[in-house]
Amino acid sequence: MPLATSSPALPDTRTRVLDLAEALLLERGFNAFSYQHIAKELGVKPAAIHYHYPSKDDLGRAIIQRQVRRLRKWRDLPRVAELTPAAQLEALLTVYIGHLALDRRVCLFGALAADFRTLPPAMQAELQTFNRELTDWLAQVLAAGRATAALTFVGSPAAKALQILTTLAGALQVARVHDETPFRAIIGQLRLELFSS
Amino acid sequence: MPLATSSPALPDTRTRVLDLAEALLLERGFNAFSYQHIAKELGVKPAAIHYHYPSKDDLGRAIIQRQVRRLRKWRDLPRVAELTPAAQLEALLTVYIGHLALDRRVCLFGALAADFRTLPPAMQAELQTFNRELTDWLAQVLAAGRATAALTFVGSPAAKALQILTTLAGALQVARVHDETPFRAIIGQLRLELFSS
DNA sequence: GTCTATATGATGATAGAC
DNA sequence: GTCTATCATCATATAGAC
Repeated sequence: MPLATSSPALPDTRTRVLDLAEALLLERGFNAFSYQHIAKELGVKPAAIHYHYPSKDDLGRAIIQRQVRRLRKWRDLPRVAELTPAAQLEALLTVYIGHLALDRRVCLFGALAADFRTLPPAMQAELQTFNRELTDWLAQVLAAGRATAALTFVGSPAAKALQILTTLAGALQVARVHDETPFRAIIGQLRLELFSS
Repeated sequence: MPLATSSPALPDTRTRVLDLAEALLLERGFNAFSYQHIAKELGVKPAAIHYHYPSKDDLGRAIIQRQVRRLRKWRDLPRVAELTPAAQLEALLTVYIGHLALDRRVCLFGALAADFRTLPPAMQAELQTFNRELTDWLAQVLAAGRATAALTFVGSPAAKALQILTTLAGALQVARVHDETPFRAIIGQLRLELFSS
């Protein structure tokens, strides 16, 4: 029984389609990737993709829904949920730094926000949910961090959470337009302000 | 001589095309607006637009180039250049608040950054120029403002300028996805931090 | 259950009419 | 100098083959 053919098994086609679509979405935006891009990569005809995801609306929604599930899972992971607030914030920064390392991928929110009005309504609603949950989580982290004097900021935790997430999404966009330098400067600035002891 | 037909004259067709294209770009993104959208609005056939701007590349470049000219003109206007640094920063915020008021338009950078890799190379270069000039200007304003203790921040003026502009671009995107509330919270947060006396 | 042949429409662009 | 008729290409999507 050859080991190479056993687990971890290749993801099934449905998952491979979703993975490719997500990568293309973050690379080109929702309106600039097509079923043809996915099909070519998989060695099938574009119409084959419609079997797995009947419309582009379905495909886009699936991408965002999976990201919402990932967020909830990540947030509730013992190795994240049991960290101190300061370490949780650092873990969040690490996620964005990971995007940078992955060919300077923008985050899902940053990829969809500008084209928001061209998105199918169902996708719009999913994206709002995703961003709201992420912001609420960070606001709670910030409140807890300030209570123990581990994090420093003025204003409300909710406003600060919005500002930080907006900055992070924007920082990945700037990295795309220029290079990693401005991204690293912005991350450094955030650390300097929030972790100032 | 009827007053209504005299000045201010309607912009010529070339300018009207550019204005419409810019509005569509900020509304839908570069890949989701077409010559047909512009043509329908002007009551001509799509191909007519190609007379004024042979390719979409030309049209996109013209939009960014005009914005670069606007930035330089605005920056050097006596009523802006002669302000105190704190007032110059407030003037910048006013520009972004103006975008919000105009049907929550994102800024040019925010509209193009995510789709950057799908843009014609000439447009990419123009966008880099625009963002660099804006960032350099703000960095200099911040440095001057801190020198007179009118503005407060830690870190380098260059990093702070990047962070602020990134936040502003992102704030308009968040406003698009949700509503004006998060945008106003972020602007309030920026004011609270920078103008803290 | 999975994929292909095909339809229909939108896109950016050219060549040429007025 | 300005715009229209037309084109080749690519888009998403349906119907049906295996």
